[in-house]
Amino acid sequence: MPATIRDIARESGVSISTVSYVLNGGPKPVSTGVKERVISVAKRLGYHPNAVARGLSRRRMDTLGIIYTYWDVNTTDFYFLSVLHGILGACMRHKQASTLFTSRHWEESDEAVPQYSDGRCDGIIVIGPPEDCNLVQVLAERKVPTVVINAVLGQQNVSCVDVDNVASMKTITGHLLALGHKRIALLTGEQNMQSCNLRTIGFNAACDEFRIPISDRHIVVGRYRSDSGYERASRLMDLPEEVRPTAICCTNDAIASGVIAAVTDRGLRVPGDVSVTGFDDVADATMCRVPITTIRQPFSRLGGEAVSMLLQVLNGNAVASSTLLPTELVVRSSTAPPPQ
Amino acid sequence: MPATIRDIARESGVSISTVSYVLNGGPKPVSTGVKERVISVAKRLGYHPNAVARGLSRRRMDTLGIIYTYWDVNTTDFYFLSVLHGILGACMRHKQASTLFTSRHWEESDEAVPQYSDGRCDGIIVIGPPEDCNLVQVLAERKVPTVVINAVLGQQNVSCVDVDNVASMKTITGHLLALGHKRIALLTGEQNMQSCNLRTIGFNAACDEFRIPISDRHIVVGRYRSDSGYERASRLMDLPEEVRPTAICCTNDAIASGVIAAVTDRGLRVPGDVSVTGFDDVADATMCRVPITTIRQPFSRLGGEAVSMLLQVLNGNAVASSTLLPTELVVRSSTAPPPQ
DNA sequence: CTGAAAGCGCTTACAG
DNA sequence: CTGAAAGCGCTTACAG
Repeated sequence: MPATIRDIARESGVSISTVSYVLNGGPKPVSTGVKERVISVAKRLGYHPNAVARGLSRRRMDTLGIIYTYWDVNTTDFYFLSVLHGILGACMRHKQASTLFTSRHWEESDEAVPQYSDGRCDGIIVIGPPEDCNLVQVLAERKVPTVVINAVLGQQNVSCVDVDNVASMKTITGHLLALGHKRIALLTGEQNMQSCNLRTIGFNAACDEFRIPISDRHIVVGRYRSDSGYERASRLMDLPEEVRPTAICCTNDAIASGVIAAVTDRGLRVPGDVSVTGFDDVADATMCRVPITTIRQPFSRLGGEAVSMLLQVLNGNAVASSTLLPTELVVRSSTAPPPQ
Repeated sequence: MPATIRDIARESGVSISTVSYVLNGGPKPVSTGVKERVISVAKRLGYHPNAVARGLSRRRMDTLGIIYTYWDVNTTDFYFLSVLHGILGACMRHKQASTLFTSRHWEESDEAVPQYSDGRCDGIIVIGPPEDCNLVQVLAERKVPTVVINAVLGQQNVSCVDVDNVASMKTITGHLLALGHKRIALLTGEQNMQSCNLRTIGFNAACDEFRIPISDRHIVVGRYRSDSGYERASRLMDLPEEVRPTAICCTNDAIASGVIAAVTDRGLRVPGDVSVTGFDDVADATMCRVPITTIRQPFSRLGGEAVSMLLQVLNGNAVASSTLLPTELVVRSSTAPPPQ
């Protein structure tokens, strides 16, 4: 049994109120003598406050809930994990604990909403919800302080943090176009992800600017996974050479790595025959078969912003708001001018 | 303000005790009529129990703490993340929430011990503590139910789960030896990690069995990181060809990926000139420049075992114990017979 | 079968 | 400056 505030009170001959005042530095002042006595007893007893009791009393656990959903148990999703890493760093700096809620699907996370607002967390960070899930809406209805990473929702009272997907995709597509590519494919992720749609808009905007006609753009919707990239790229590589794209723009690095595998497995070279770009910059550059030209997401800042926005709301210092963070184009070895 | 048990009691004209009995299905029986009334009122009020209040009363939060330490903010450590993923899956299955404690260094996590036992978690899972850290010892002294992943410590009352490092390393080294390699290097990780030492033992055991003399083994201690692998491999490649190793055995995949980069950057081929092996099987096979022959860690099972061992202890159904899980050799494209 | 009461360990108005 | 008391929302012996 760990020592309680009551033990300290008894041992030092004061009331538990006074012990509490000393330990919390308030709300009432305490004379130096008493203060010292209490502190020394607390130290002797190896006292440490019970966070649950304190939380019940204060209605504040200094804990942030993270809702993270993975599609497939066997796939480690590096985007989520990188964001998670950023959030944890920020929690550390802000002295917040974090509770992780995982479920296999977003529908499952939906049912678990009561859990998210059962008092153990003060607020919630949702990573990458799809547009057609109503988790965020339900959280908002329950008035659970919430911030969403990887989507900007119009939801009242919900904060959002994301990178500027349109501008980022325009930049990296522009990089390919500036290299001289004319036939260019876009492999997207799931269409119910806002990022997928925004990135497609950015891609098209860049093509329009470079006056690439629609028919020279192959847009293939799929999933944010390497196997999906592999499969789609294989089909593109089967096209006659004169219509085959010379560049493949992917909406994340996983897709891009699948594409690179598919292209090289057919005996074609990246970037000699086909240029490939990614998005996220999740994996070690050295880990890739061909180091990928990609868009670097500011994972620490994403986490940092999410945490501090949430704390602002929790402390009543701000209302919900949305922020778009800038990204950085990272040029590596998977892009080059088109053949000849 | 969410509804409380008191609101339900008032609305349904019974005492809060009765409400509690109904909601928990005990410990006392309740008549069907009352039961139905209470349940319908609870539903109408959108009631969900406050986990903090319940936790304080029950002294059980159904929450497992995970202590995870990363060395470098800018490096996402895939081993930790994979284990984490396994643990989270297991928590989900066992209806446990999880709280993540991160700190930059193990010394930091040491100071935070009071936090780990402040009531918010029922038990602790420590991922990959080095041998020279006393976190686990302190946890044991405080009688915090603890299970360690990635080390088998002799600590009383602490459970441990790990793979059989010696056997695994013997297997993968044996794979290289069976291919005919005679000059073979071992690049290890940090020497204060138990896994490093055990894997070295396994490596040596395999070499002894194949009668490879000590002088034909280059053992180079370093870090579990790709840059450390890159640097050490570069030096090995500078050796005169007749003493240069034809195979490099790495104690994790990150090191191996650095080695592959170093070897190919010098114009040598993997596995044509040098075979390379890893350990862990963390990254997508397709993500690597050369898909790595490695040892697959059973990440889900590691997490699953850790969680269920901890719950057994928490429920008083078992005492602390240790388990070694089997691994699997995964042969990919980074290994082949030595040149000529 | 139902309820009044004590208790989990803390915080914090309210008195003195 | 110090303390008695109520309260946070729940559980659970203890009576009836």
